Amino acid sequence: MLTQETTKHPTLGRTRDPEGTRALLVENAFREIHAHGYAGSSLDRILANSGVTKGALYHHFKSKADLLHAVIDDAIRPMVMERWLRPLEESDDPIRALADSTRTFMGSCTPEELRCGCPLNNLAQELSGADEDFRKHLNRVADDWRAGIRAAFERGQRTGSVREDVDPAAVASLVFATFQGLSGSVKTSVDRKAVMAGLEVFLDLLEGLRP
Amino acid sequence: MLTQETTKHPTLGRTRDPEGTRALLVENAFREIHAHGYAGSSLDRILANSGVTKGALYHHFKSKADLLHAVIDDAIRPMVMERWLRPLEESDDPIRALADSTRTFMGSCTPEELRCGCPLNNLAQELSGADEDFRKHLNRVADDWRAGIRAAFERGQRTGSVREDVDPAAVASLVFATFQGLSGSVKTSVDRKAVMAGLEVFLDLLEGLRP
DNA sequence: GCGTTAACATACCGGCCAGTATGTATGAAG
DNA sequence: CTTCATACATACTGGCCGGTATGTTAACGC
Repeated sequence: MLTQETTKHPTLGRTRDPEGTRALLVENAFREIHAHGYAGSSLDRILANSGVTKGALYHHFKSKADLLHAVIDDAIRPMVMERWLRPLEESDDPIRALADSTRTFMGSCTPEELRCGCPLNNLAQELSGADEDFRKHLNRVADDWRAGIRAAFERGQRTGSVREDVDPAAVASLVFATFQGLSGSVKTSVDRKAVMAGLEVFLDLLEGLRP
Repeated sequence: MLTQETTKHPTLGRTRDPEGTRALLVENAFREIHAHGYAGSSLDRILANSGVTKGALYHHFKSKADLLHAVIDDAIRPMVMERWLRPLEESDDPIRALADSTRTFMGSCTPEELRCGCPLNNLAQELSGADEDFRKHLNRVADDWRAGIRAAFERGQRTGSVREDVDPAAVASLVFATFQGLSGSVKTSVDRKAVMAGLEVFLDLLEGLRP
């Protein structure tokens, strides 16, 4: 079973803090959903871990689906932007930036995180086939992710670190998909070494996109 | 909502056909789980679509989990072997074989299938973090898949279609992950063209592995 | 102080779910 | 013709689930 980490409300029940309560619920919902998936997640567990009750939840969110939408906007999207897009924006060499950020990420994050996989990918895979609203919302985040990679490669072309004849959009699509796939392999396979070797091959192949 | 295809028992209630009943349940369970995920699947719906009752189900399977294990063995594994490994085994040029089978696959399968994604990947992503037995079972299939790709590249090295200095295991890990990721993108993105472009870039990059 | 509203807490509901207990019919063995 | 295990069907259960109806309390305007 999973280690049930909990983020209790710092000022439990004393003062009123609607924004804090809402953020607390989103954070615990993110963890619950990340660990169990959307269908497998339980509002009761989220509430128990948060130390608030259903009244609070349904005061801030109108449904479980609404809560998930908030998780996507307030937890998943910022995480994607911070962890994956900012390093790309700060560099003029997208190939190198991708290599750096993936290697540091693979090395830095906990086995627990690795086992749970990419939150965006998990939800996209679980819900895209079943619910069109979720699919659209999650795909918006994925699109922004891809757009960030694409922009980085376009800048790379301008600064001379990427060949002129490559299609940045297509490369972005591939890079995104490959990273999702590799993160999924890590989750499934336990054999991190083999996946890392696959990643290195990919990074090597990307080197072929230089002038 | 999904189109609820049903496979009724041909000899409904007349003659006894334990193997047929079992196969029927596995087939409908596969469809249900493929469409809704494991947590989101319902035994009652599977039974309704199969035209049998709970007595039959729990005669052949001891639990929902047991049914999923049967689905993995009797539906998912054969599909992987038939669709993805056999074309590789029949060719001496793995790069060309991969290009051919992916292109024909992307072109041949229905929008419905595309939207539901890869059954193996779906389950692996959903369950690997939650249930160790499922993770192991699904990873066994994935390992065989990877092993098939690896064997094809080793044969390619022997027959001269692949460079000697590439690591077949690492390439297999990458190819598998990338295909899973691309199939996941198709599922999420609706924009098939963009994903296909990403696939073409990948196949182009693989050409770089030739002597 | 006094109403009013936002921010919760408590208690409860119907529904679906996996699972079970029990009944029944089939078909082969003897 | 009887025996008996297999192969189901029927009916039911307890539990968890998302959701709701209602109560309560804190802060704030006046």
